[in-house]
Amino acid sequence: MNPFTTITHALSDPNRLRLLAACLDQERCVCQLVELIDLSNASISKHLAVLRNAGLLESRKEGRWVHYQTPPTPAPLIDDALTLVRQHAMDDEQIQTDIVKLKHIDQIEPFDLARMQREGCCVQTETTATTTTSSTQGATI
Amino acid sequence: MNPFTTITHALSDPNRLRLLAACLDQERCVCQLVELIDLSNASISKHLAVLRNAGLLESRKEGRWVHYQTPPTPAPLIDDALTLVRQHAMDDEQIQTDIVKLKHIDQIEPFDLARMQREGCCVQTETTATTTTSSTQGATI
DNA sequence: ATGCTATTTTCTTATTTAGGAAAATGAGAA
DNA sequence: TTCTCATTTTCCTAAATAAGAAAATAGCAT
Repeated sequence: MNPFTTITHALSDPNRLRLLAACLDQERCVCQLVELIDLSNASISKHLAVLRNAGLLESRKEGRWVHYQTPPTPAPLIDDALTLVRQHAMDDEQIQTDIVKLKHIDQIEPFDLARMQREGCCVQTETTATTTTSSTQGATI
Repeated sequence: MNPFTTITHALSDPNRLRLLAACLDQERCVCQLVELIDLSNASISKHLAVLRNAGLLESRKEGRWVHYQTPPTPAPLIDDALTLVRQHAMDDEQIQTDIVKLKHIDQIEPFDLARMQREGCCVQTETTATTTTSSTQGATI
């Protein structure tokens, strides 16, 4: 496949588009994306790999965590594809819901988020989540 | 699927991209596209249907022939997707080869082209193809 | 080193998709 | 009407893909 169809193919899956939208100009840890989308971490990881191989995302390792983000200085084709996403994919209902949910997820440190996922505990949306780096209360999104 | 992923999915197949590129701002009869791409007419037809359902192509029936073309006044999303194609898909090697081949196919009337395809005859590229509406000489592309 | 854990890879299954052959459709020609 | 034929649809098969479970990897902590 040529670069163009590699990119359009990467953009052609709704869940991949949600992942890309979540990482537009903003670093996201895998555990945040697992929290956002109801798929196994294996599936999330594979979707992220497709986006990375297409050049739409870059990854950065920080300790045990891996962060994904759109490239800061993308090649022309990538840049224009991302512009298309910004201008025409963001008004999707599911993605708008994701944006709201991400604001809540942002309140939680990756450390706490990972522990919650491990312990099968949900995340509280509300004021109680005061983002102390190791807050022990559960939370719900 | 939402409009965005419907469009990117339509663009994610190399053969579909070739068909779309061939119909960019120019009407093409199905028999011309069958001549261009080495697929069965059934497959060509199905790919064209995907592109049409995505809004990337419109079709017009003229007698027994059906002509496909990009919409003259596309919606914003379609317009921007087509711009992406024009700017980043046309330099593909296969599509460049197609453009050259299309210049030869353009020399032949759909009537003659269909007869050649029916009779399993090839099309001559050269000066002999003087485009008399019912020239009887074969031609090779 | 040993254990723990976030992420990726492998393996397998279910679904989707591309493709051709052949039947069906629709429109001009006789 | 009846025939012809360009295109589409249906039916079927083979390949590609998405998904989860479980094993493998990689990196911090002890």
